[in-house]
Amino acid sequence: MRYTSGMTIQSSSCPSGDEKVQLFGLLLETNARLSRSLGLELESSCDLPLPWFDVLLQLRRSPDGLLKMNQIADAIVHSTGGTTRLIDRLEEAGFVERRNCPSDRRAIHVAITDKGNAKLDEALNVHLGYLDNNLATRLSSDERRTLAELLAKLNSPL
Amino acid sequence: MRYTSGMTIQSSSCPSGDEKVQLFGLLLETNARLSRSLGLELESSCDLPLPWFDVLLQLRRSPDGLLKMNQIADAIVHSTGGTTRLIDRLEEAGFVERRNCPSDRRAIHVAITDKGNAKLDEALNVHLGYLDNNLATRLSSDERRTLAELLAKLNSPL
DNA sequence: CGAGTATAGTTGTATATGCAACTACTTGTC
DNA sequence: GACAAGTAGTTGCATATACAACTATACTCG
Repeated sequence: MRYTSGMTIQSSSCPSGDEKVQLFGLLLETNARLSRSLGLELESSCDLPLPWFDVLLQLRRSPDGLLKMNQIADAIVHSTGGTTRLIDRLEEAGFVERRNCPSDRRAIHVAITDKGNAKLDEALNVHLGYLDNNLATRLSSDERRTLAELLAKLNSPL
Repeated sequence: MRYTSGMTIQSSSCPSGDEKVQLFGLLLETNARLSRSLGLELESSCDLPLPWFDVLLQLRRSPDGLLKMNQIADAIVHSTGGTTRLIDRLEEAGFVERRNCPSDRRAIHVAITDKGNAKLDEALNVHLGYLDNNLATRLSSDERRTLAELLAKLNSPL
């Protein structure tokens, strides 16, 4: 009563067990779990969706708290269309505002507002607590540094 | 814009520059870029969405190529509702099939079909090529092992 | 300068996903 | 054995996002 193609796994010839495939899967899974749990925590504690937090964080890190739409889209790894809508919502909520770019009339500057900064502070507090509970408990400071180096390599262009 | 170790932060007292916050951001960003590029490649080469690939891979890795709905939901980190719909689509495409679970009439067994196995083989081929281009070029075998260990720790319960 | 190409952002549309409510079954307790 | 509580999966609904087509502006090269 089993008509799966009798292929059983764990054989070394089966590429689903390939070391790189496993590593990649682990990366996706780890990330998915962490994003989800952080997202839930931010949403329940601060009423702030994770992508909103991400945008606000990118803005704060940028010089002048200001980025162009396409820079945001790239930084948060969304499509430009998706970013337009996301910024619409953030603007509607009063956390950011669009401004014309004086040097390029096609471009839009997105700036974080005072309200956005306040919300971000609140969320960062929650985030720091989250990291203490979930990151610092699992990885030592040395391990975290190593992980950061490896991820930076992995994320680097070619 | 990428996170790099030398990135300037607005103020040293600003927690957006906290080492853990940066690491976490790097993890999310790296993952988002990789998922997106792998997803595009799988979709264009094999016409297989990344979540479908993920399900098929989980099934192949499981004993008997068979998992219950909630095991799939957990493995791929989706909600159970989302998983129901995802499996609907996979079943419709003929890559998996639902079977009754003999020991628990609430549960559903999801089994990979021959067609699903064939598609997975095809996709794994693409995936292996992808990993050669994107993983092996950036991280040595040692580094990959280290990364896998760190991610496993990070992903571990408690 | 003007035509052609490239770039920034928005919008229409389709779809995938999450959440909460629901049904059906199982397990534990008295 | 029956009732309460827990668990597996599905469904209605809302929403976030991607993709592709589109508009408007900037750049380039004859």
